[in-house]
Formats: sequence, structure tokens, C-alpha cells
Amino acid sequence: MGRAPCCEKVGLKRGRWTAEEDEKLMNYIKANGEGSWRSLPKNAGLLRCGKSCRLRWINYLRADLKRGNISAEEEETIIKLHTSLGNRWSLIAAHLPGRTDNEIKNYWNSHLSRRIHSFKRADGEGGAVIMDLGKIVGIPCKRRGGRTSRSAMKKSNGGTVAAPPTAKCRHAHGGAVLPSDEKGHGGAEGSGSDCGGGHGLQPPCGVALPAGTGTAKAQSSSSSSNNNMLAHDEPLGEEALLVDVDQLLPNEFWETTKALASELFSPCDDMGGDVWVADEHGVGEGSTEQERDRPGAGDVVLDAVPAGEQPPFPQASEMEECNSAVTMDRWADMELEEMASKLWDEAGEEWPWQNWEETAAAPCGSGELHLAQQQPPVPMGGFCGYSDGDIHSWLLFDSLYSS
DNA sequence: AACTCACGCAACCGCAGACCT
DNA sequence: CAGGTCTGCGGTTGCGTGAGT
Repeated sequence: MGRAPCCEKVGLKRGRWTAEEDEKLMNYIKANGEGSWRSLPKNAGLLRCGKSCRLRWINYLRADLKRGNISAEEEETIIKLHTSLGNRWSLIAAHLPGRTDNEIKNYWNSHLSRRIHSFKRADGEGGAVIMDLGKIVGIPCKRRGGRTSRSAMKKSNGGTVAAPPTAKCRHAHGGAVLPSDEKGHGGAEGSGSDCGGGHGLQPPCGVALPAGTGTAKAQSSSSSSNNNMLAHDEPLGEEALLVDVDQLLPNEFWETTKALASELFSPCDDMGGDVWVADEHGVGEGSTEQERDRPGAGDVVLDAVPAGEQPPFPQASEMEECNSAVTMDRWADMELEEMASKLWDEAGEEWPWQNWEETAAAPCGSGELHLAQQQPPVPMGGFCGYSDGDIHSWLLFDSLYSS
């Protein structure tokens, strides 16, 4: 309404910048410095909106910009910062010299976010959501089209960046992916051509999650063969997300779990999803707690420990003896600190972050929560592979954000 | 070889807070 | 203090591209 447009749009050029325009802009800023974006185009002889000039300068022409692939370290930084800061790209960019918020935002949206999740429809109606593990870990399965990043193509001699995503992420009902359409952060996850769209019907290379009105069935028959422990007809809550861990490469299982968990548990995240880990009894069976509380909307179900993976949580036989009911959601949903003390107090153990060493080798007995193997004691199916630092962080987040 | 399709990324848009008058 | 302007930010769009069919 009362607000004048940032510039007179009539007669202004839009779209890609030419080398000539770049030159003009650079020369002008070199001579006059940044700022006064509104008047800059006119003074510099550019038929561009001031905003456009600013964007071009900040995202592309500045001399201090770093070019090339995002390194593994940078990626890690982005993930960590995003966990705590959410989509505040400019703040994240401030921690990555030479990277722009736009670049990080694009990288997140095209590389990282789809590794982590894409589930839960915006309208809240029941329906299947399929998570594609190709997106998560870059499993080399066939894909139809797509291009690799330009920078990756330029440096044909493999860098540290993982292979591009290889499969499609499909939603049974196309459209937005995250619940954030209730207005909030995260909306970009489903932006544009990203896995939205609901195109295609062929099974994804990774995982299938079924549609259903209340009952979700693992469609392993339509996905690649696997030895899922999760029974095919096992009922899951609607919109639960089934992750076929057989599709994960060795050593990626815990990274993926961690990524999922950090996303779900992020204080900035409003999804409220839970992470479930199935044992050979499946999800929701073999324990009273799971029977009471089954995966539901927005939940993530890790359906099995991949073959060959050293599972940090107990083998099935041990799980029968131990109480295997504790799932990650217990942590997410409850006051973390309270939960932590409760769990370990019940088990008569010290909190694992108090002393990993002493409790790590404790034998697994009925009703106890620690593991029989050389792993830090953790709740069954929950927080396996996390460091005490991670847990401390979550506790910190919880205390910070729950107030 | 032609076509399709999904991808990456540059650029655009609208909003909101900071700043100015 | 109010209203206008500027700037920065996050979300979104759409084009160019190249792998797969």
C-alpha cells in the first residue's frame, strides 16, 4: 500500500547480468564504494533496479567471495549452525568467510535439506510421504535427468563433495513438504522444483511409504530388495516416514540418524516429528511402550540396522531382555533433562555423559538400559552414536527454548 | 540424435526493521 | 512520534544445463 516500490520498474532490465553490466557495476563501486543502492544504477549507467545491483554485487562480484564447492568443513558448519539458528542464512554466512547467505541457502535447499527430510504434508490430511534415501546419502541408483553442479563439473577430478543426489523425492500428494506453511521457517524445503510436484509414480530407489489413511505399509516389494526387519504389513501411523536403512551405505546409518534427529530436535523446528528405530519385532511390537505409542504424523522410522553395520544398540536377543521401548521421541517430547535422569536413574546407572568409560562395558540385563557391547550406554534405540556433547547441546537447547 | 526431466543457481519478490526527516 | 525511504533478509521462481531415456 503506501509503500513506494524500491525502484521504477518500467524500462529496467531484468534477468541475467551481462559481463558489460558487471563491469559497469564493479567500476562504479570501486570508485564510489557500496551503498546508495537506489541511486547507484542511475549513476553507474545501469538499467537495473538498485536492489538488483546490490544483489549482484553481494552475491557475485565482491572480491572476497570464495568460489568453488562447499567443503566438508563448511558443510558441517552449515549443518551445525542451521540446527541452532534455523534459516537465518545471513547469520550462518557470517561464520563462513567468502560465502554468501544466498549461496548457503541454495546449498542447503538443494543439497542438505533433502538429505534430511521431506515429509509431512502442509494441509494435514492423511497421505503418504516418501523419503528418498538417495537424497540423503547419494546412493548411486539410476536417475533420469538432472545435472551436476557447475563447480563440480568444472573440477572433474573428484573433490570432497559427495556425488549428486541420485533419485527423486516424491510425495504422494505433491506440494509443500513441511508443515511450515503455518508460516514459519522451513518453507523453503519444499520450494520450487524440489521434490514437490508429485510427479511420477515409479518407486523411488530408496524407500517407500505408503499411503494410507491411517495405516502405512512398507512397500518393500516396490522398492529395491531388502531385508527390512520391519514387517511389510506393519501398521504405522499416517504420515509416518519410513526410512529403508538397507539403502544406506556402511557408516552412513548413524550419520543419517543423527542428521534426522538433529533436524527433528532442532529447537527452531516445529515439525514435532519423532524418530523410531525398528528392531526385528518391528515398530510398536515387543514392548509395552511402543504398543501404546506408535509412529504417527511426521515421525521417522528407521526400519532396520543395515546389514554389516555394527549396531550400537542391542541385538534382538538382548533387546528382549532389556527394555527396548525407549525411542528417540521420548527425548524430544519430554523435558530432556528430566528424561535423562529418569532413564538412567531407573536403570540405576550414572548418566552416560557423566562417565562414559565406567559404564560402557556394563552387562545388559533385564530391565537395564546399557548395552552389552563396547558402546556408551544409551537408551535402547535412542541417541545411539551421539556424543555426550550432543546430548549436552540438546539439553542446553531445551533449557533455552522451553522457557 | 532428439527429447525429457530434474537439478543447481542466479535473480527476483515481498516483507520488515533500521534509519531518516 | 509519524511517515517515508533504504537496506537486508528469507522465500521463491525460472532458466540453462546435462544426464538419462
